[in-house]
Amino acid sequence: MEYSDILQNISKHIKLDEYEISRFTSVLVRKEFKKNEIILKEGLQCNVINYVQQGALRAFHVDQDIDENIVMFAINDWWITDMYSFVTGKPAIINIDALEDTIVFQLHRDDLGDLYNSVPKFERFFRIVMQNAYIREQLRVIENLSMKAEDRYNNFLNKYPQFAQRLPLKQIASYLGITPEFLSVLRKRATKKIT
Amino acid sequence: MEYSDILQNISKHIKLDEYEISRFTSVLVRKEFKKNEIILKEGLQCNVINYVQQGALRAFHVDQDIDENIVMFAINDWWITDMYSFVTGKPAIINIDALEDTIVFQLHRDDLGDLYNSVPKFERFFRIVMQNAYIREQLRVIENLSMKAEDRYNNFLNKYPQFAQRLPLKQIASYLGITPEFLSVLRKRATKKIT
DNA sequence: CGTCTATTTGAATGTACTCAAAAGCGGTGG
DNA sequence: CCACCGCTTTTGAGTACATTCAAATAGACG
Repeated sequence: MEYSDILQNISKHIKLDEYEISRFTSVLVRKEFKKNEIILKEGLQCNVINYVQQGALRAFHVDQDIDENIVMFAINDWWITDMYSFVTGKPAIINIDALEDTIVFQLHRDDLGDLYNSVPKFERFFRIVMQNAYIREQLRVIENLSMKAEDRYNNFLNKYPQFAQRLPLKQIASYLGITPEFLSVLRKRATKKIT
Repeated sequence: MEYSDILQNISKHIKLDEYEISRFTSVLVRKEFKKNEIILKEGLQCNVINYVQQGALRAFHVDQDIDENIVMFAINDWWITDMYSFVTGKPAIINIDALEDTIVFQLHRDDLGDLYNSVPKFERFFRIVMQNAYIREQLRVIENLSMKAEDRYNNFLNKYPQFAQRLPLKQIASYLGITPEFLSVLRKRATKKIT
């Protein structure tokens, strides 16, 4: 059954009985997006959390100079949303679109609110999800502050090999906060060092 | 009573009855630190979450070049810990020390675990704390990627005026990921623009 | 007052960006 | 199956942002 991945994801942190499972899956909304399709547009309200069943999404922010800065990638078995907008109800500050054809399960803000009350275990689950997200972002801040672009790139390759294989150089550069031209230079240097 | 600040902090998100309050306060450990005293040392296990009752703390990471990179500040009414170490039990990757004489209330990992089970509302409370921390760090990543040092500095002044007044330039530079020399230059430019 | 640290200033340098142009690659239609 | 189009990646020259190092000045604290 198609819910098995998301249920397994949840079972890493909490145990649900049959009733709780049905309650949870009943509020999930399955959606398909084609490559390049937009899931969330900056300025609109973000009312869902997305669980990626299959495919690849990216969240990015557009600055004044029209540069795109990638906030995060999300492939199979990742959760992604504009947490700021989702939590506050204010306009989204990031865009989310599909890097590949993608299937997601969406959890609506209101449904999640109900879920917290009817199945409090979900408070624990999302506490842990948030905890991990916080830790991840804090590490990224430290890396951005303390490492040069070349080291950040190598670190990225080690940390997310599954992304590195799958994503075009341009996207990785944007995630690292450097230009594609410069990443191309770094990559060339790296091959020289190996040979 | 000295617990009034921390209880008010908690009451922003959950309502506790008398029994739950006493249960909570009974596990708090009050500690005082002198200016420059070390609260957490990199490499050691971090077993507590700190609520700052009074004073100012800083969390920083030391890179290979012995540069200090400030991860966060925490003044009155802030929570601070090495969440990575606290959650995983692995050695801390950051240091925490006191920028001023400081009073904190510490919540031990085991006590928090018990609290989650005996008073599940705390799952909600810390879910929200983690959510906010995640959002904050994600915004910081975006800012670090998309803004020049000068804009990051102005942004910092707007966002945390209470820090800006209280903290030496050197510390702010470290938080922004630039050298104190360069921040000094930026500041000089700013005064010229105003006059 | 003296000592220690923080801040300022300036010159030389390094890291990463901009702009422009060429080369590579994938998909589409004839 | 090939030719063309659009997008990604590479390459290089010139430039901007930020660092390093060194030295002078200013502040804080005992």
